[in-house]
Amino acid sequence: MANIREIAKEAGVSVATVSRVLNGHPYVKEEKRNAVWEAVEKLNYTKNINAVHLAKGKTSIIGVVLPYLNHPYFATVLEGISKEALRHRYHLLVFQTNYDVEKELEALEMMRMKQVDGLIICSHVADWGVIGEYKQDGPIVLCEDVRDQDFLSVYIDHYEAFTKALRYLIQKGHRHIGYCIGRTTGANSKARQAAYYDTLRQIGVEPRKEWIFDRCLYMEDGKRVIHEWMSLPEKPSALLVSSDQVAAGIVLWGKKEGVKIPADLAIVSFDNHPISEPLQITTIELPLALMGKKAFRLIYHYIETGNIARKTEKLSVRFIERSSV
Amino acid sequence: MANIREIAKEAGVSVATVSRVLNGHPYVKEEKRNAVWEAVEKLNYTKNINAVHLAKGKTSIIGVVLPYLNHPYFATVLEGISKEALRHRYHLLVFQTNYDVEKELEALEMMRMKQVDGLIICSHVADWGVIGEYKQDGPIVLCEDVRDQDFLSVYIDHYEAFTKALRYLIQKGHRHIGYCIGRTTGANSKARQAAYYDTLRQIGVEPRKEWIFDRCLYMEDGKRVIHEWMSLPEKPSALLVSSDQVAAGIVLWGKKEGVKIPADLAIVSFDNHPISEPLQITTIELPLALMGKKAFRLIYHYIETGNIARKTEKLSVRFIERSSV
DNA sequence: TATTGCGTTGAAACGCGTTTCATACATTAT
DNA sequence: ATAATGTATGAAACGCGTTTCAACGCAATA
Repeated sequence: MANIREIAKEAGVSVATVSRVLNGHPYVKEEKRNAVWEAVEKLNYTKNINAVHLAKGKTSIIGVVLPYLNHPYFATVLEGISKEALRHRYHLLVFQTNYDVEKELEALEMMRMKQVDGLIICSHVADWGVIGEYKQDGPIVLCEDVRDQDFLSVYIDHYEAFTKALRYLIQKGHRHIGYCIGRTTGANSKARQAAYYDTLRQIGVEPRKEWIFDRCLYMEDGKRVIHEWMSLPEKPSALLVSSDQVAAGIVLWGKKEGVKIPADLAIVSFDNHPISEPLQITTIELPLALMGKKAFRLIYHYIETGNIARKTEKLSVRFIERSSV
Repeated sequence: MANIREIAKEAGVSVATVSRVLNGHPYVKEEKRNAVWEAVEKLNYTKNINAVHLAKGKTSIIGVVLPYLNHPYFATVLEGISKEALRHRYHLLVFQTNYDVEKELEALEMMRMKQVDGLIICSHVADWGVIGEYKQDGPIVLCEDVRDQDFLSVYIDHYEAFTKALRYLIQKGHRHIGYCIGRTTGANSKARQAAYYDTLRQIGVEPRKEWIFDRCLYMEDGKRVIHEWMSLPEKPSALLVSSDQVAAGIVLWGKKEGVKIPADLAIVSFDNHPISEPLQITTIELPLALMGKKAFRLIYHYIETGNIARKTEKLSVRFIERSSV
């Protein structure tokens, strides 16, 4: 495969001139410009982008760290990042971690090795301290509420959203409220947990551990939840559900078991995924694609200008009242 | 940032020795090995992976070309690819195309520029001829039935699957059968179309254009379809639906409109996505994650060994009978 | 003793595009 | 006419890890 020096020889110019032509720089005579393009054509030349990356010290690739790819939450965030990256001619390297710290560290190492110019972390398990050590190697944007930490972030205030949903349920007369969560660790989950404990305590209700359903990610988990719920000696009358997928599972499988929504069990969930509409699930819309888009913009702005326009951005949610409460 | 020459100086050895140590090659005295690691530690050295890519002429990155990231079909294929890539310490660069030829070409160009070692194309719009020109630049694996073309591929025989589903409907007494499709172009879609026309002709039924619903990808499209279906003067009694998402939309929105499944409208769809189970949708399970996994293996085997073990692989589907027919 | 061979090492070439710096000529301003 | 700008172009350095090749030492075989 031809390289830039062969092109220079063929076109009778220097490699510097070839580089100028290839990159559209000014100060090249029309004839030389043509000669270069002809040589490129004739020798069927293409740049070796790895040489470009090495020479420039950057790759125009952003790494995206997320646990799962086939989960609507992360797929939507990723889509948001991707669309914006496309607009700016950036590429995306995906690091699917399955919440394995090793994989997260690998992504961070990749930034250190200059494989990627920056990292968007959608969700993680590694300690802040560990992640923080890599800030010197490139920009890191978190899609989580990290206000107390020194990181760039775009986030949804899950404490607020969860509190809002809880108050709504309380106002509707519910006192026995449980919730479903994807995992117990993680900033978002902890914020939700805190909102749950704080709000229930405020109304003088003691939170119950058996009303908290962990590892709720997919629709199938909703099936598990409703069955567990049915077997409870004392049942909560309302459930706050981590995602519409899980809520749909609860509603659909509940229906098969004769559970009446909202009479037997009221549901408020999150996302406003298309499935929530026909099922009439009251949900809190999360701007996931927007979060991805903004995360990219944050990192892009930093890379291109070298300074930080805004450090964190809080996105607002939208309450969509339907008839599952 | 320190480079390998500085490490060599610090450790009092040559760069070749440093490289040997870093890559775990044999024939280095224990003491030199230690000296190198100490220097690495002391200078906080990390490889510049772009230099590695340039020197080696490969990146251990596979490009994945797909139209959408937040669609269960592609997200699942991608997850399958990703899991297998992870096992082999390969990385994935995603090219979301939105079915834009330009973006597909960009992915192909990226392989030519050695950004990626190979390409897995999950779905595409570019001509075979155009894609074929890039075969010299690296392995390309298609996740479509391309038996008549000279490409590596892992595919689901949609003609067979569609025919199977049609025969099932016919055997159940249906004569007026329509279908939903993601798009009209593309190998998979054409195979389905051919199966539709062939099978209906075999039983002497004239296919009707107004019973073919195009652009069916997401759940919302199911809403559109059921409304269009209701407004038809002559309605098909059965619908073959491109995906469980769309089928779920049809079933759920149909229910709101009082459409009885299967009395008014029978449904057979594809994927066996978790949602099809509680909705009791008869579906044909597509091994999407497996397809991704096998696609990666094909490309991986070619890259590592330089020869082709098998050119194409057909994956079998599983018919799951429920009560939507 | 001579020869073969394996372990160990380093110099140098290689992969390849970008960018800086110096140089040379053509203009425009003074 | 002279200084000051601007246009045009190439040599060489730079980014940095990998790999080949020659060479040296020492042990084992002939």
